[in-house]
Amino acid sequence: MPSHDSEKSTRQRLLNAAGECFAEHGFHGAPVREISQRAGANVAAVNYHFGDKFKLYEAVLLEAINYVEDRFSALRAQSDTLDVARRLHDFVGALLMGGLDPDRPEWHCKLLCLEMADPGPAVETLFAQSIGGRFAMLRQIVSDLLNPPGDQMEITLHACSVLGQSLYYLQNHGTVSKLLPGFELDSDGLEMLTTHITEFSLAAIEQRNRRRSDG
Amino acid sequence: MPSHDSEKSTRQRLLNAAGECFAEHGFHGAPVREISQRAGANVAAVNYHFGDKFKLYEAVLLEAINYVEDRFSALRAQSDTLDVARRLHDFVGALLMGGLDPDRPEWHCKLLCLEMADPGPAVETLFAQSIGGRFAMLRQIVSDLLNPPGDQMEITLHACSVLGQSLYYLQNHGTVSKLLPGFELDSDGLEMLTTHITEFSLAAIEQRNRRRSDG
DNA sequence: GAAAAAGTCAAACAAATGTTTAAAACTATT
DNA sequence: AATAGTTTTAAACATTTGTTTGACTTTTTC
Repeated sequence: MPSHDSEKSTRQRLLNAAGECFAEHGFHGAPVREISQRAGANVAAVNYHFGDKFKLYEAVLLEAINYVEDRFSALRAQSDTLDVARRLHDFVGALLMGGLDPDRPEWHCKLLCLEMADPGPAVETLFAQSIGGRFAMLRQIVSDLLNPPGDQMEITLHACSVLGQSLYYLQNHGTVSKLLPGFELDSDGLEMLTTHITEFSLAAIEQRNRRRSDG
Repeated sequence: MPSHDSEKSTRQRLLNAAGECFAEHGFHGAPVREISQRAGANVAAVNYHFGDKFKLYEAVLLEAINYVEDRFSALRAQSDTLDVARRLHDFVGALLMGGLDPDRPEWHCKLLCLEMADPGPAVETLFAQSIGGRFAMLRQIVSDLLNPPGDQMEITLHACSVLGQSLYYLQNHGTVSKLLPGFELDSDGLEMLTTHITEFSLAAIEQRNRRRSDG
């Protein structure tokens, strides 16, 4: 059943439908005909509104990226008023929530994960900037947590450890749900995940700090 | 330039070429014609040797999976003689090495990662079994490490934390190398990664054990 | 309300796709 | 050397692909 959303503009309906299709079957596996049909539009609509299929893909990707960026810029604003541990917690929470926000179209996360696993030509300008900014933010938090200060490499490794734990649930969402039946990702389970990752990482860093200071 | 490998059988050359193509452009993005051409074979060769394109894809996936499985079964054998910390180290090492072994065709890892991010119909029987076995192995290690024993959920969460840190470098290999220029993954850098992830995780668990015992 | 611009539509286009066919070339067995 | 089985090949097959066209309708602008 096509999800007409008859109220929104054709352009917007195309973006939504394309997002779903691309997320499900990838760029090559999603025919323009199926996209336009699911959007309740004519086949020619894609070329009329976006030029060609690839430009549509770029537009879809851009929409998903911008959606995430808002959440993190809000986080960046209040970063000065909170203690470091809390900032880490919020960062991980934003990361997980950003992929599993129920208000958010499901295809956003899956599409970004696909593009992450196989960075296509669309990534270079858009993606790198967005990811790079967030990674710098995480590095700052980790750097503040390392009490006998760590060098660049140590900061990077610890940041990757936090990032890896968080991204795991997003990137392997499909595999995880098959591996751990009954592992629901509602807002409660999501909070539990966030606190686990935060506590796990804080514990690792505290232990490291102790060893570095009192041998 | 096609990589003829004129010595090997046509069937084997097709498997290799298909692996490369599927890893680069995905299942839908890799035309049968390009595969057979890169293998130095006729277009009909695919259908003759494998039935159809999808069966070829399954065969390619199976080859990549079996390659990994050998490494872990060797690991399973010596698991009783070593202390727990060492078992964790070896497990993480096998996981990372499994994706970055220079002797291994490059497409193995990328293809498995793609299938991980977007589990297609080919996964059900093959993939689940392989992944499931390894995850159980990791759960056993974690369970042995948690001193005041943890419940099922706690074991799972800790196992996911170890797995997430490791998988991160495999699944985001493309993004990481763009994000961290000069972050080489030769056998030295690989050993460094392994020890970092192991120490990070052990530290987190030790800290947790301490808090649980002398709260 | 007429002219112009923007949007939509069914139909058709050329190119690419996976697959099949039937003849040719090769390999092994007798 | 003749036969039977296997493999390779070029050509053709029917669909599906992304894109374009030109007529039609709707919306905007003056």
